[in-house]
Amino acid sequence: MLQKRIDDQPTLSRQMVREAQDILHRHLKGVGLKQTAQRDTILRTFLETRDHLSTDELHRLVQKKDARIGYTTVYRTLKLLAECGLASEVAFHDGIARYEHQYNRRSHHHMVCTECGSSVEFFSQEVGQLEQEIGRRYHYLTTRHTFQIYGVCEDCRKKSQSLRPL
Amino acid sequence: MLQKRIDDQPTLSRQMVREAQDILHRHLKGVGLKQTAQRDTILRTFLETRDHLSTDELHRLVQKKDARIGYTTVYRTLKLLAECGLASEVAFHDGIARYEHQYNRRSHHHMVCTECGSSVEFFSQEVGQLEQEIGRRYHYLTTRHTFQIYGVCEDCRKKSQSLRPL
DNA sequence: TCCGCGATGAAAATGAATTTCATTTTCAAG
DNA sequence: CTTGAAAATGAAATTCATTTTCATCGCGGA
Repeated sequence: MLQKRIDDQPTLSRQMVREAQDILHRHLKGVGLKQTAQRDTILRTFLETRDHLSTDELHRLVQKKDARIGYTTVYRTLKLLAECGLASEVAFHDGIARYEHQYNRRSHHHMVCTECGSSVEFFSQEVGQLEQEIGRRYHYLTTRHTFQIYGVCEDCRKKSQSLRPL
Repeated sequence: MLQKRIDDQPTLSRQMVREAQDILHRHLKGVGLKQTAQRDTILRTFLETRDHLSTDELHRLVQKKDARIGYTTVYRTLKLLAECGLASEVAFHDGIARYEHQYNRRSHHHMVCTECGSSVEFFSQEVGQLEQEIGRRYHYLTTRHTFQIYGVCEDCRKKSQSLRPL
C-alpha cells in the first residue's frame, strides 16, 4: 500500500528527533507524567516511518526494536503524541485509525484510492480558510477539519481496464 | 442532540415518499431482490426523520411502527438505500456510522460540535471544485469526498464558560 | 396455488478500541 | 543512594458497533 508523502524530509535528522523528544518530554512533565524508555522507543520508531500507521502497524515496528513493548503502550503513546502535536490521527474511513507525523509538516490533505488503499497528499490553503469562514458564520470555535477525496488511482484504473475490457 | 438541516422540506410530501419508494423498488428489481413490507417501513421511517441517524437510532424509530422488525434488517436496508442513492453515510468520526437522506438534497457538508455532538450543515461549491481539480492533477478518477469541520458550538462555549470562569 | 430463491432476525462472530489490574518502574524528596 | 507514592506497563478482558450465520419465513413468477 503505497503512501506518497510529499514535503517532509527523506530521513529525519538526529537534531529533529531530539527536538521531537524534547517536545514529548516537556509535555509529559507538563501533565505530570513520566518519561520512559518505552515511550522514547515508540516515538523514535514513529518518527522513522513515512507512512500513515495504524496502532497495530506501529506496534509491529516497535517490536523489532524491543519485543517486550506491548500493544497497549503503543496505543497509549500514540494518544500522547497526538496530545502534544507530534502526531495526528487521519481517518481514511476504512475503520482503522491511522496516525502521521505532525511535527514540522505543512497542513495537507489526502486523496485515497478506494481500490488499493494508497494515498497521495495534496495542499490547499482554501480548505483552511473555509474552516475559518464557516466557523465564523455559525459561531463555532473551530478546532480542526477533515478533508479527504476518494477515488481510483491511475494504476488501479489500468488494471481493471485490462481485466474487463468492455 | 440537535441536528440542523437546512434545505430540505419541513415534511416530505406523499408524492416524494412515493417517488423514493419507486426508486427503491426499481433498484431491488434491478439487482434481483424482493420488495418487502419491512423494507418499505424502514424507508418511510427514514424519510420521515430529519436527523443524521445511526442504524441503532433508526431501528428504534422503526420499532415504534413494527416491533417485529429487527436490527439486522434495518442495517441491511440502510445499505440498500445507500446503494440506490436515497441515503448516504456521513462519518462524524465518533465511531458511529450515520446516514442521511440524499434524495433531492443539495450537496452539503457538516460542522460538528465535539462537545455535544450537534451539527450544522453548510454549502460550499469550492469543495466540489477542489475534488475535481485535485483528481485531475494526480490522475485519480474521483468518486466522492468527505469534509467536516470540528469545533465547539456557541451554546457549549457559554456552558463551559459559566462552569469554570477563569 | 406452489415452490425456489431471497428475506428475516435472533444470536453469534468479528475486530478495533479501550479498560482492567497485578506488577514493575520512575523520580523527587529525604 | 534509598524510599515510596504515583505512574507505567502489558497481557488479558471488555466493550461495542458492525457484520455474518443459519434456521425459518414469505414474496412473486410460473
